[in-house]
Amino acid sequence: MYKILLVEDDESLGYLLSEYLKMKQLDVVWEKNGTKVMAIMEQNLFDLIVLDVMMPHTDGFALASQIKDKHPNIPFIFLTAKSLKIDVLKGFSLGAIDYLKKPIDEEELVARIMAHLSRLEKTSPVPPQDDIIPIGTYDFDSRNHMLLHKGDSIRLTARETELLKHLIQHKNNLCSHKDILLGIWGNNDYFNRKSLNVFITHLRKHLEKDPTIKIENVHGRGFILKVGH
Amino acid sequence: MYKILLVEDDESLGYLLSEYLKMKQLDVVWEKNGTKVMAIMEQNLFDLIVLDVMMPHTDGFALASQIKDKHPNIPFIFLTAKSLKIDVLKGFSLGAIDYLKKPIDEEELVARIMAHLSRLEKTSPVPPQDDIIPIGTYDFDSRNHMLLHKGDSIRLTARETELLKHLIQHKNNLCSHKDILLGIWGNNDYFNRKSLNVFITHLRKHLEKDPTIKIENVHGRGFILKVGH
DNA sequence: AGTTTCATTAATTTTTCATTAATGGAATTA
DNA sequence: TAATTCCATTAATGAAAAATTAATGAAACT
Repeated sequence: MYKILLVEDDESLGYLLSEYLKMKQLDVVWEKNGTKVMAIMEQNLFDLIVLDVMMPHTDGFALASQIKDKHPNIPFIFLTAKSLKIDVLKGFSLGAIDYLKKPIDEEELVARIMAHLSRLEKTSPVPPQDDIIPIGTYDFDSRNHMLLHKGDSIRLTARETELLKHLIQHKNNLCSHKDILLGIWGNNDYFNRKSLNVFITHLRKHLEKDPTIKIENVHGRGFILKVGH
Repeated sequence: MYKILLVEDDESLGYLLSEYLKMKQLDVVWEKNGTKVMAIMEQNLFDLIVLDVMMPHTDGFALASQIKDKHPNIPFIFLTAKSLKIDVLKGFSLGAIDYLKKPIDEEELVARIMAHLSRLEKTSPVPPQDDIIPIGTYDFDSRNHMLLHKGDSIRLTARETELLKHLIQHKNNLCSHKDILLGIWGNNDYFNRKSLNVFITHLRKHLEKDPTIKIENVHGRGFILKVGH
């Protein structure tokens, strides 16, 4: 299920579009106020952003370049009444993947969004061939949600597996709360952060048989999986 | 260098577009006859196809689905005078990644093509940036909040890390109280200045194993991190 | 329906760390 | 050299963050 951020101040168009997109099984967050976008993006991981260029108090182009700075890999589409050629070109030069002129045809917008999303699946970083990864005296089999240790095997739950995978992928490097939560939970709020702590405890318990493996906390930042070489 | 197939029967538009695309360093093959397309594709590997829907003797939609059958991974863009909504939707349902209505603006088409092509490139995973800075016999790993010294590692707190980073960035140069406090604490008052002193002490303690590293005070001004060559 | 599994939420204890306080030493100036 | 301001250090404080254990409830099985 894809998650879309729709930034549109116009009540009726915004409502129409978000309903259309929801009909297509998309998870839509509709934000009317451009100034809140950066904050929302700290809390959520989106697959695509649809951005109205002309909004009160907000320059859509400026907002787009802010987004691009902080989240360079999230594609965005401009929506605008500005059909001046120079603006279209500006939109693309900012990195837009599409640019639609008002009046917007909802069905066409949805078709375009679906086209872009289906391309994501093809080009997205190849599903990493999950072999069995050795870690200390353990072997981690992420495909089968298992942790093997000297003959006996420990079953991991889905969350435990994802979290351990994330930590292993960044072995010996700090994984920020934010990245972990956005990557695994999809959003970053107070409760999920509590949940993360619980799973860290679980993983520590699972990994305690090899004392050279440690999941260390970096106060206020996140966690590091350290493995003695 | 990307290779583009342009299928367009109209002489003047075809010429214009192919010249524009060549100007962008693209390798363009311009074919006027839709019936020859499949044969050409046997001989060449294209990154993108631009396809006019309305051509004599050829139904662009039918051609597109033939292409898609044989080469499912090559993206294509429709060019057409048919601006009927039903046709636009048909275009996308056939798997088009874009659909432009005539009259075509060459620059916009080029911008859209470039946008699509640049998305192709974005497949590289994570740029593992190493920002470990050597300082004397230490190595400072600011990302992980660590100071490494001959095998063992010292964990730094958030403030310690920021302060050391600031000092290192201005190695051998005076860092004024004011700049440090404004840069790290955000404001420069009596109490934060006291705090700064405490952290300077912490850093001195952490760095004491290399006597060539000194954090010197400049009375009434600030601090200098001095590192023996 | 009954059971199991598991993510989430809650409640509690423990730890971490920036700040503040207190004290004595150093540099500067009169 | 006396007075004053500035710095260095150690320790105390308190708030926020993290760890742990337990409780809850929904979904997937039997």
